[in-house]
Amino acid sequence: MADEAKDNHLQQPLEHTELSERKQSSLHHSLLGPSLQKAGQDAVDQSKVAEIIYQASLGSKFFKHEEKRDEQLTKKVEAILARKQYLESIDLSSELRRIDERISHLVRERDLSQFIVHVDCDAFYASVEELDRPELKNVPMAVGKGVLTTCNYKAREFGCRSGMAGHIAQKLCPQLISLPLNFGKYSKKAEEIREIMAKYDPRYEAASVDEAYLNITPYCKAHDLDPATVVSRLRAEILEKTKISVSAGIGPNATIAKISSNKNKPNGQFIVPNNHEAVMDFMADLPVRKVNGVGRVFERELVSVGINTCKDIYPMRGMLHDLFGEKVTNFLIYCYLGIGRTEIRPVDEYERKSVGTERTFADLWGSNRLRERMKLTAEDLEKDLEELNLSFRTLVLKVKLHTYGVYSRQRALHRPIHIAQDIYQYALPLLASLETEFKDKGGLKIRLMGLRGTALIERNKKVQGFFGKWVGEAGSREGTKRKQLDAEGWEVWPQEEFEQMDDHQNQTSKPVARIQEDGQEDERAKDITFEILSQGISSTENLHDLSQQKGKKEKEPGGQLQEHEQEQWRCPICNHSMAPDDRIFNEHIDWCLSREAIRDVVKESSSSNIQEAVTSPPPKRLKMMEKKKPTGATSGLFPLFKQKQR
DNA sequence: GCGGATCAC
DNA sequence: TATGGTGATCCGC
Repeated sequence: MADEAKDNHLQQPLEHTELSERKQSSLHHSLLGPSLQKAGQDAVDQSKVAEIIYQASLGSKFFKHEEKRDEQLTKKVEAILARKQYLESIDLSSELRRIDERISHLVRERDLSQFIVHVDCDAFYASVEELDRPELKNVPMAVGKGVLTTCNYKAREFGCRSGMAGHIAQKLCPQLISLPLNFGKYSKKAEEIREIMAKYDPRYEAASVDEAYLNITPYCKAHDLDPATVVSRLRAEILEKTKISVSAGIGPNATIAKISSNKNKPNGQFIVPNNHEAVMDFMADLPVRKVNGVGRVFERELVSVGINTCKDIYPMRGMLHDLFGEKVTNFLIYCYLGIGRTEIRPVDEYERKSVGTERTFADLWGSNRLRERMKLTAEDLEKDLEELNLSFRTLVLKVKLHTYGVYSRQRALHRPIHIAQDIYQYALPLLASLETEFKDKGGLKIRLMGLRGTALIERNKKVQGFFGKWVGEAGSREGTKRKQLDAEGWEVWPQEEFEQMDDHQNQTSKPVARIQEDGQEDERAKDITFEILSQGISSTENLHDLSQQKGKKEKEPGGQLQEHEQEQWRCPICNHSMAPDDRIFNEHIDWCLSREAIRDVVKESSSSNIQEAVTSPPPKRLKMMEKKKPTGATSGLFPLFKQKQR
């Protein structure tokens, strides 16, 4: 949650001591997690908390992974420092002129005419729970099992924070009461709050369940009130009507409003006046970590080159471009000047870019179980796509190994999909490729699997035919029912290839899709298809085993495959057998997927609009707002905390 | 376009 | 016993 978002620096400054001590110190810092130092933490001895977390984490796989990441980051930081040392020895005056010109331009052009407000509910989930059970107000309480989603201020006194592992929190605070999440309850409460905010700015921007941006400039003018008074009334009205206390920040742009809303939390507000000097003063002593977009990693890089607060950016301006690149330099200059976006707009004017689902579970391995899990994941994704009425054209499979390393494999499809069976089917080769890669690294043993669709397409979108006639619904559920098979469409495939494929299907008695005589494939047939694909597990199992043998073979000179000609790989899509060769196999998969793709397009279209169906332009999109923040400025882009209760 | 990494919440 | 889920963006290739 936003009100507890950022790290604290350890209270002890980093001494220049042994390397190992430095390393340990940065790891302590890293293990503190992504949220600290917000309200409620003042009385906490952070170094003591860090030590407890460190001790409790020691030896765990999670810890080992953090250690590895920390070492990587240390190397990166060393490279940056070396580069900095070099840059200090050369003439930067030309870059300085360039950037100073840019700075004065930005100052000239800056917009200080708007009053932007960031409203942030205090410990929102915990507060909502306390409304139902007031007795919890006086005891340390957290929401969320496994990992704390948020906790009340009593719990924060013990060092508990959002994002913290549940068992660590229990160690810090044995009497901690933790409640399960109840998203329905929080959304309902959030809606009450939004109704009130809408009165102050009907175009408010919900940044998450518990956060929103408002532009109260028109309201102030209309009622002849100053912004601080307006926000006081807004907060009072929210508290009175919803019994939820909120904090707010007011400033000339979203970035400053956001940072300000944390200044007097909980139940307070802070205003930065709309003039250049006030903004510069406000930013000057602000730790860079407080700025949206600067996370743990970037903070460490910045601190390593001597940038702790935003004013430290200025003396470094001449080498920022060389050290961090164009985007980051622009971002840092914005930080230094306190520039941010002033345009606030409703969330539904933003375009969704992806939809996905993922789940953590007990360590899982074995082709069979992995595929079972993937089928469930595909079904989850189908449900989400159904609610959103979307299809997608790029599929991403993500896994987290039991050792916490994350890997993903994606593929652009030749047609939009949204049905679980299709998702599963197209995900199979992605999974197979990961299994192959990890075969000689101890196998694919994972603790998380996820599927995500990108390149989204709205379903139920009419596709226009040659003569402006509406001819059907592209990608809709109805459309995928494959009502009609157009004979013309099949011509794109050389006849012999189909005969060949049919041969294999006959051999194995496992046709991937049973097309009936009249060209129809009903729902029952699709279910059969899905079952067959699940059975495909066994065929991919073969692939699994064979790839291991192939791995050995590749080391042999002249790696011909004749000795093991009896061993074949099977396509997880059509069950076609082929020589155990990477290139052949991959080419076949490509072919197989595109064959599916075009066949489906053909079937979904009437004969008159095959061309359009294949080359149909993407549906109209809402224009994306020009982003003022160059890095990671996703705040507000995708607000409605769409976590699902399962 | 793909894969890894970072970030917000 | 044992550290989340959803979504976005950027970089390097």
